Amino acid sequence: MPDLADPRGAGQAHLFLREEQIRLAQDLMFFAYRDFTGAADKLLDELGLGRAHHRALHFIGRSPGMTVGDLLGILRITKQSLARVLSALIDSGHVQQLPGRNDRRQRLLSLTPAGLVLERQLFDRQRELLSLAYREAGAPAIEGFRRVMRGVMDADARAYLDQAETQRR
Amino acid sequence: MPDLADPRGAGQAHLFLREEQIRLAQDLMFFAYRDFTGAADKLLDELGLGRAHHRALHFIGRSPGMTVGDLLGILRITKQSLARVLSALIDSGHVQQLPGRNDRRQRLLSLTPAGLVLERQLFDRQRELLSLAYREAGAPAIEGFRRVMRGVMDADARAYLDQAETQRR
DNA sequence: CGAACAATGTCAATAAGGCTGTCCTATCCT
DNA sequence: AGGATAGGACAGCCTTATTGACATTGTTCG
Repeated sequence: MPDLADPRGAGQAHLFLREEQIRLAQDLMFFAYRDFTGAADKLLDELGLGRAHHRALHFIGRSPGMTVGDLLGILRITKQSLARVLSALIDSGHVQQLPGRNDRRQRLLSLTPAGLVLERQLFDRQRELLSLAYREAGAPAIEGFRRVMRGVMDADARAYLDQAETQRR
Repeated sequence: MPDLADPRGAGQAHLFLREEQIRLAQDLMFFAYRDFTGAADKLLDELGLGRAHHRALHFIGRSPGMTVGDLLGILRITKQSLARVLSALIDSGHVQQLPGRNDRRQRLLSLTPAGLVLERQLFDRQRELLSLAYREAGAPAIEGFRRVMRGVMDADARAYLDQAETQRR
């Protein structure tokens, strides 16, 4: 039923709903990302690290033995930006690099024991937040969340997720 | 049924599933946010603006007449950081400020006609991406997405969304 | 073998967008 | 009158990103 107080014509109602739904998604993306990343910030601050370090730790921990090039492709930052973050993590003893077995130009990245511990602490902060959200939302909602988020990312990212999942088996 | 090839004990299987699910969510957050915000970046670059400007445009357009303090509370950045972005948008003629009616200390923010046009162009880039994702995922998935994202954000953000929705009626 | 290409590292300079802290004005409220 | 509030302005700093040029080492292929 058209709302008479609505200044938009009835013919626009469907269009408006779609638009409002998408603007809501913009809001959701901003707030959820802000608070999700924020969950780990306090701990990072205490260690003098930033979000960039957390992202590197996360993806290295997720795919141990990945190359610098792999990580560049995931983070989509420049070599120089990554180099700064990576050398900080190597200096602090959280990440180690080993020469590649087949191709010795490569530096295969992995977390040290200290890196594993730190990554887990960071993970726990975000897990606490997300577990709560998952519990409130329920299993079907989680699957919907996953489907929409996958749809938003580009094909390369989806391919990475699929490949990483397969690899972990 | 426990997977015999799984090096983790059977007692860890459930815990591992939850953990893997949450690590997947970290991936999803990173890739979806990266590509969602990235959709507007090209246009922003051409205008010499950044993501911070887009965020301000978005929220001002969403709640015209909001105060500087309101916007600070949403973006959670400092007054000084916002001032830089805001004065750029005022100089470029995308945002205007009018003295508050009740409290003349306030500067009520709104988009100029040029600001409305720009915001819509930026919106359209993201809409294209999200519409596709929504269409692929389907209506129940969208509702699930919304529920999980709301659950991740803090109570203030949820309250803002509720209040903003009510206000728009 | 030698040339071309690839993976990575490094240097220098620059920009965006955050931060802190301090001080100021105008306005509101008691 | 005096304190609190909304906002603006200045100075300086940090992190994280950017570009471009160049070096090193290792691989591949004619």
